[in-house]
Amino acid sequence: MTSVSEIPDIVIGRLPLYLRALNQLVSQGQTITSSHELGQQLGISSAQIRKDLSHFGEFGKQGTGYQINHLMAQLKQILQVNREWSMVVVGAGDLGRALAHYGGFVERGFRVVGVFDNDPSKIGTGSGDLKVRNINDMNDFVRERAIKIAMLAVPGKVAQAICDSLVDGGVRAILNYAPITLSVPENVHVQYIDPVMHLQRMTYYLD
Amino acid sequence: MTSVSEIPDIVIGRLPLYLRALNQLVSQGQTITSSHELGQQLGISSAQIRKDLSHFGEFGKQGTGYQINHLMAQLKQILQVNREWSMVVVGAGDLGRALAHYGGFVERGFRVVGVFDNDPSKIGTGSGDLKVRNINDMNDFVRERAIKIAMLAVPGKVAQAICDSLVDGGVRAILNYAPITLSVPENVHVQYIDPVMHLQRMTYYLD
DNA sequence: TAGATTGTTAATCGATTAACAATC
DNA sequence: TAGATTGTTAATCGATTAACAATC
Repeated sequence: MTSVSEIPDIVIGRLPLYLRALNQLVSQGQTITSSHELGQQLGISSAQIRKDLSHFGEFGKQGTGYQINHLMAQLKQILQVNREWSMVVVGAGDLGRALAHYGGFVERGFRVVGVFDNDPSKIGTGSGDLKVRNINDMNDFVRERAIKIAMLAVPGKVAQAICDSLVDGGVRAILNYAPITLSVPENVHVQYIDPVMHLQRMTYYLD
Repeated sequence: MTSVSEIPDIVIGRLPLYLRALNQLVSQGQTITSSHELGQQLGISSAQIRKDLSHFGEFGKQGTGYQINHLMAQLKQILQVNREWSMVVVGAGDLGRALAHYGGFVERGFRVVGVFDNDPSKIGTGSGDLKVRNINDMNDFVRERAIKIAMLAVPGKVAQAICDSLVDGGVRAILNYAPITLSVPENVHVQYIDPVMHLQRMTYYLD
């Protein structure tokens, strides 16, 4: 009966989309928008946007619309991204290194503070927070620093074992790039990024 | 009234998931499975799997289940991934290079045959198909080779312009890594991969 | 055969949309 | 004020699930 837990996951999933669209409007110099305009930009109905937002409060003004700054601040608070999150990257192959270097994370409040691998030829390469660490130190590292978010860029075969160790160390959110379904406790969240699945979804529609 | 166009997109989106799960079962040495087992592995109801498959035909046997090889072949045919697709990567930064080198694509029927950038210091680096080409040659390249799929790993500011050029050259499916909503004609498909959006969706659930 | 599992129908569930009073 | 847009209700739409006859 707690009101928070009743909000459909599909609604939560759209909030980051709204945030991104608002960002784009701000960068175009706008300060006010409407559910209609936002919907146009995203290919979503204005009614759906108003309905989604109404789960959390009243953020607009009749006749006027939404103050973009205000709405963004509210969405960030709801999603808990009005702060900086520390993350670790596991796997220092091409993908792991690209993730570690990707500037888009820190811009939007996510900082990579550790990179791990089990390959001795990789350990010690890089500099600063991105110097590759021994995977044997990973569990202690996330526990001591209370890190809650990890990105997995390792081969499928070892993904589950690494996942288990991360969860044991206190990690509660995993962004998984391995093409494998992970099994985790109920209070741990996993999101999957598998580019091949996106490609396969599109080839269906090609002649 | 064409039966193909009536299949919900949400169903198409689950087929690659089924394919991936079947792959995993094969690698464990299994040759037969059931909707129940598949559902267990994916966290989906067995009824949904049977319903989804029934849009395309009858692939199982009462009392027995599904011959994995047969079902995989059927799914690949439906998704049109029973062939090799050529793709281009646009953007040769960290992400673009990681995509170009990623072995998971060719393993699953997608081959990167061209990488493009506008930075003179990058053009000419790399070797073979992965030698970075001048972006000015991109439009001709995709047209001449009839390439239908592109992956976009460029800054948001230039993403739309590059997208337009790709579409003009005949590209019909775009996997977009830029955190920007692209506008494309109706017969062009876009899938978005924005890791930050996945992260933001998970932070909502963290304490 | 007895047990198991499919494909499909009908019922349920939940999400989206249309419409509008409230009001800026 | 007149016009515009919100937040919300009720209606519609579509997706998921339960159940079961068919049958391997």
